[in-house]
Amino acid sequence: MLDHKWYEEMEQRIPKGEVRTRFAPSPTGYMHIGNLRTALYTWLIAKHLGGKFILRIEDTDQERFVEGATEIIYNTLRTCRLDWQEGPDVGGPVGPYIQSERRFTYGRYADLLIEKGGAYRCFCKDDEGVVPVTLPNGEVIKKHQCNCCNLTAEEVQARLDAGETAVVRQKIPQEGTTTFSDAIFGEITVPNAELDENVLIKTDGLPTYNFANVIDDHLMGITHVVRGSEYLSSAPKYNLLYQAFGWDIPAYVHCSPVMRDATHKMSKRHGDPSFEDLLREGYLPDAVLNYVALLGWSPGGEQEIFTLEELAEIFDIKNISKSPAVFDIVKLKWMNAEYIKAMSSEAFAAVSAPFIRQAVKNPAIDAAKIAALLQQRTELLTDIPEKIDFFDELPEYSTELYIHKKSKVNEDICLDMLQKIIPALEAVDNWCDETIHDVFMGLVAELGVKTAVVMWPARIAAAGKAVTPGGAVEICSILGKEECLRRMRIGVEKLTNR
RNA sequence: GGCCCGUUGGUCAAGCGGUUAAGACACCGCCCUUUCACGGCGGUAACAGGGGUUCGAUUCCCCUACGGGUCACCA
Repeated sequence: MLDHKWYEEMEQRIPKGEVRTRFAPSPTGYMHIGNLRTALYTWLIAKHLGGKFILRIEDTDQERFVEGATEIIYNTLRTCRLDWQEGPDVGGPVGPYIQSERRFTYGRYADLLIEKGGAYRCFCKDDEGVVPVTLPNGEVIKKHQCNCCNLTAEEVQARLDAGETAVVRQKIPQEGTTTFSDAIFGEITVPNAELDENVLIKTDGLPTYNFANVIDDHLMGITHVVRGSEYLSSAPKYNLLYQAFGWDIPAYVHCSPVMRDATHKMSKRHGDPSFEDLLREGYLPDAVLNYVALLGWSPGGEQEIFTLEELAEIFDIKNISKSPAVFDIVKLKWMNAEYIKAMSSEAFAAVSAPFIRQAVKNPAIDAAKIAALLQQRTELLTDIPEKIDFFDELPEYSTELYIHKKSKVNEDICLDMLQKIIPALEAVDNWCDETIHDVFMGLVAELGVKTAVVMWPARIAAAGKAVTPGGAVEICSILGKEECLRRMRIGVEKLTNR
C-alpha cells in the first residue's frame, strides 16, 4: 500500500510563487559551448524574472559517468559567474540535488504512477516486445508492445518474488493526440500512437532521463524547463507523465544546437568546442560568454558587447532563434580583442603577464611595459609570446628588412642613419621613452628627413623583425640603453658587411 | 526512412504584408601612421526554388530541395 502521507509531504516542500529554473547537466566530460549557452540562457531567464537558478547533477547513467566532470561543471559556472542558489554543494529546500541520491524518491513515484495507471512493470528482456506496429495513417514503426501491462498486481508480485527483474515502463494511450507548448517552437501536436512506451526505471533501479527530469522538475518547483532541442520530440511523453500525475506542466524552452562549422556536417553530438579548450587557447571567459549569448539569441538593437548584468536586464525568451547557429571562431576572436581593449591596463598586465614571461625571461625587462604595447593589438593571449620573442634575444635577420619602399628607405640610408643614431643615443643619460623620442626627433629635424627615415632603421635594428608591437622608441626604451646600443651596432655591422 | 522543426549576404543576425531589406564579424579599397595593428571613411555581398493567397509578398499557405533534431534500460 502506498504511503500517501509521504507524497503529501513531498508536495509541501515544493517552493511556490517564484520563478525557478535549473541547469541539469550530466557529468560526462567537458562543458561544450552549446551546453554553456543553455546554462547561460537558463540563468538569464531566472535573473531576468527575479527567480532562482538551481543546479542539479543528472548522473543516473553510471556507465557514462566521468571522474572530475562535476568539478568541470562547477568551475565553468563559477568562472562565468552563473551563480546557483540551490545545488549539491549549497543545498536547498528540495534536495538532494544529485539524482543518484534520489533513487528512493523515483521508486516511490514510479509506484504512484503505476497505481494511477500511467506505467507498468515490464519483464521483457532487451528487444523483447519490440514489434512493428501499423499506425492509423498506414505507416509502420517499431515500438515496444507486450502483454506485461495486462498483468494483475498479484501476477507481477509473484514474478518479482520468483526473482525476475523488471523495469518500469510508461503506459501511453494508443488513441488521441498530445499537444505541448514550447516558448520558442510554439504548439506541437503528435498522435499518441507514434509514442513509444519507454523505460522509466531501469533494471539497476535508477530512473532514465525520461522519468527523472519530470519527477525532479516537479518536486523542485521548476517553472521554466530550458534545455536543448534534442528533447523536443520526447516532450509529449513528458506531458503525458505530468498529466498522469495530475501536475502542472512547466514552461518549455527548447534551444537549437550549436554547429561547429558552416558545412553543417558537425552537429552538437560530434562536439562543438569546449569552454576549457577556449580558455586554454587564450580566450577570456567574459568574451566567450558574451559571444555565446549572441549565438541563437538577438538583443534586437545594435549593441553587441554586454555585461552579464546587462544581459539579464534585457534577455527575452522571445528573441531566441529556432534555427541552429554556426559557431564562428573568427567573430569570437574579434570579441575577445574588444574585451582585451576594454580592460584596465592593470588588469591586462596581470592577465597577460604569464604569456609575456613565456617569451621574455629576462627579469630586467618590465612585463608591464610590454603589456602596455600589446593591449591594443592582441586578439588572443596565446598570440603574445610569438609577438615579443625578440626582447630576450635578437633574432637572426636579413638586411633586406631595412628596405621600406613606402618611406623610400634602403640599406644605405639605414646604415647612415644607424651610424648617426648610435652616438646620439650614447649621450642619453636618463634612458626613457621621452629622452629616446627626443633623440630620434632631434635627428629628424637636424637632417630634415621624414620621421620614418630615422624610426625604421632604429626599430629594425632593435627588434630584428619587421612586425613588432610598438615602435622604435618603446622597444629601445624597454631594451635598456646597453642592449639597445649593442643591437644598433650589430645593425651597422650587418649593413656594412652585406 | 518515419515523425517534428527550421531556411535573410561566407558567418551571427534585425525584419514580423508596402523598407533604398538594419547592424556586427570576415573580405576589399582609401585615409591616418614610426612597421604591423588600432582607429576613421567607403565598398562587394542575402530573402533556397516553384506554385498559390493578395492591389501588393522576405513576411501568410502548399510542394520541392537543403539543413537540424529524434526514433535507447543516454541524457
